[in-house]
This record gives sequence, structure tokens and C-alpha cells, in this order.
Amino acid sequence: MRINKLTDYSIILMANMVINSEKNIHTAKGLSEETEIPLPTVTRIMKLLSNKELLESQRGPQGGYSLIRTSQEISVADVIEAMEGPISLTECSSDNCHCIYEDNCDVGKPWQKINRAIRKVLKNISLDDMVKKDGNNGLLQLTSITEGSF
Amino acid sequence: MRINKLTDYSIILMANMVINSEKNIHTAKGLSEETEIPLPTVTRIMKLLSNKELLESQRGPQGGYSLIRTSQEISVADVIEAMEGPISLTECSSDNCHCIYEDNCDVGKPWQKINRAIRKVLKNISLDDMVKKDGNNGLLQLTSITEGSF
DNA sequence: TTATATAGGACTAATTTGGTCCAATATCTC
DNA sequence: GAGATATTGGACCAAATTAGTCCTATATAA
Repeated sequence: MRINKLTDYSIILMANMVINSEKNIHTAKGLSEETEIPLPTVTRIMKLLSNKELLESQRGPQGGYSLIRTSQEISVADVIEAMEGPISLTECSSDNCHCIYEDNCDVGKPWQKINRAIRKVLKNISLDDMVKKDGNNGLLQLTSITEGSF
Repeated sequence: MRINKLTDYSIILMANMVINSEKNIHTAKGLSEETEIPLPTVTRIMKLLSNKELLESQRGPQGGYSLIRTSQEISVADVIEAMEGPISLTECSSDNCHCIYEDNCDVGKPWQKINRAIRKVLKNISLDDMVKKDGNNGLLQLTSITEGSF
């Protein structure tokens, strides 16, 4: 149960934009150099994210990409969903399930609940949280909330 | 971010053993017929789970597989970890990370926290919860706990 | 002794994913 | 207007992973 490598890269790239937020526009070339992710791969990812309303793009000289929302307003779930579609651990519990068993499936409903719970965890972490070295962030808070469950 | 199909099957198979718990031993052939998962695939999965201390096996006539622990004591996380190893959304934040960036990585620490949080969600759901048609279960409880976070 | 069932592992096919490249378009600057 | 810069959209191949099958060996109950 891994996110795709491209999704992983996406978060690294967007985190890098947040870290270097003194620039408000970032070129694919610049991001490639900073993150050491190959340029063709960076451009492909940035194109995808631009189409999903996470980034806006500006062509031509002085152009590049910038975040549409603030780093606090973008969650890890947003990025994952942009790259991979709805968050779901199984094929069957995503919305467009065409499982032959349908209602007869014994474990379908619980999976939907699990997926919602996991989505909440990821929705609770912002890009801003991802770049904070220490200190409290949404995740830390959530961790302590669930701590008592065992 | 999907679990492997084999992992999905694993949970279906073990859930089926719980549902038919009037039998305390289950053959691969019988499970294959009930779940409609092809026999070679079922035997492969059962062998894997037997090696991971989730099932015990008995050879020969009247043999088969049975759960080592009760359905309340086996979590979805246990099954996923048995089939896929440590729960981690990224390659880098698993224990055996050999990432070239190492300490220089900006997002490593947050991923570790995310993984722990997700593991807790999955650890909180038992096989028993997976087969309950309705009613309260560990998952429902957790969902309501995190509900207030938004 | 024979039938039943798991154990271990090799192997292939299918699918997914990662990564690259190219031609087209927009836009800033000179 | 010309030219350089940067994104856009899509095709394409290579690599890696995964799913699925099959075969032989071993244990055990009747």
C-alpha cells in the first residue's frame, strides 16, 4: 500500500515551493535542479497538478507554476487525490465499483469506513505541516487524539 | 494507494473463515469454492499466511487451515503487514530506508507520523468488525473520534 | 497403503508505472 | 515582429511489479 512514486514526487515538489516561498512562481527547470528529480518527470507532474486546480501556470519568460491556495489550505489528501483519484485501499470500495459480487460482498461496507478514516488522516495534514521541522502540526495533534484507542 | 489484490483476497478469505466459524478448520479447496477465488491463488495465500503466524495448518485428510487467534484479536493491519510488510505510504519512511537524501529530506519525518496514524486506523479494525453487517465496531468508533478535527 | 491436503518454489503473462521525448502554443522582452 | 523562454498535450518505450499457474515433495488420517 504505497502511494505512487509520482505522487511522492508531487509532494516533494510542492513542499519545495513552500520552502522557497520567497519566490511566488517556480519553473519546472528550477524545481528539477533543487529536488534532483529529472526535468521530464517534473514537467509531467506539474502539468498534471495544473489540470487539477492545485497549481496555476504562466507560460513564457518569467513564467512557471505557483500554488493556487496557501500551504495551510492544501492537504496531503488533496495531492494524492489529484494524482491518483479517490483515496481507497481496495478497488471495490471506490465509488465506481463494478464488482461482480456487489451487495453480496461481506467486507465492502467496512472498507468504505476504513477509507473514510484514512482520508481524514491525510486531509488533516497540510503541505505546511509537511515542511515544518518540528513543533505541533495537524498530524501530531491527530496522533495524540488516537493514542488512547489502544 | 491500493493494497495488493492478494492482500484484498487474504482478508476476504479470513473473513470467510470467521463467517463459517462453525467449522474450525477450512481447506483451501472449500475456501476457493465459497469465495470464487481460484484455487491456486487461494493455496498460495494460505501458505503465506501460515508462515506469518496468522493461520495454523494441518496436513492430510481432515486437514486444512484455522485461525490462530480469535477474530477480535486479528486486525486488518495484521493481515496487511503479513502480506506486504510494514505499513508505509512511501518507500522512504519505512524502517529500511536507504534514500540518498537521508537527513536532508524535508518531508521524511511527517511521513513517519502519517504512517503511524494510518497504521492505528487499521490496527483498530478487527476481522470481526469486517464481517459485522451493521452495528458499532472499532472503525465506527474511530471515525467519530476524528470527526471533530475538521 | 492410499487418498487427501499442505509446503515450497519456479515460472510466465499481464498490468502498471516510471521515465523520456516531441511538436505545438503562449508570452515576455528586445 | 523576432526570438527566447516556458508550459501543453500526447505518444511512446522500458522497467518493475503483480497476479496467476503449475509441479514436485511431504505429512497424515483412515
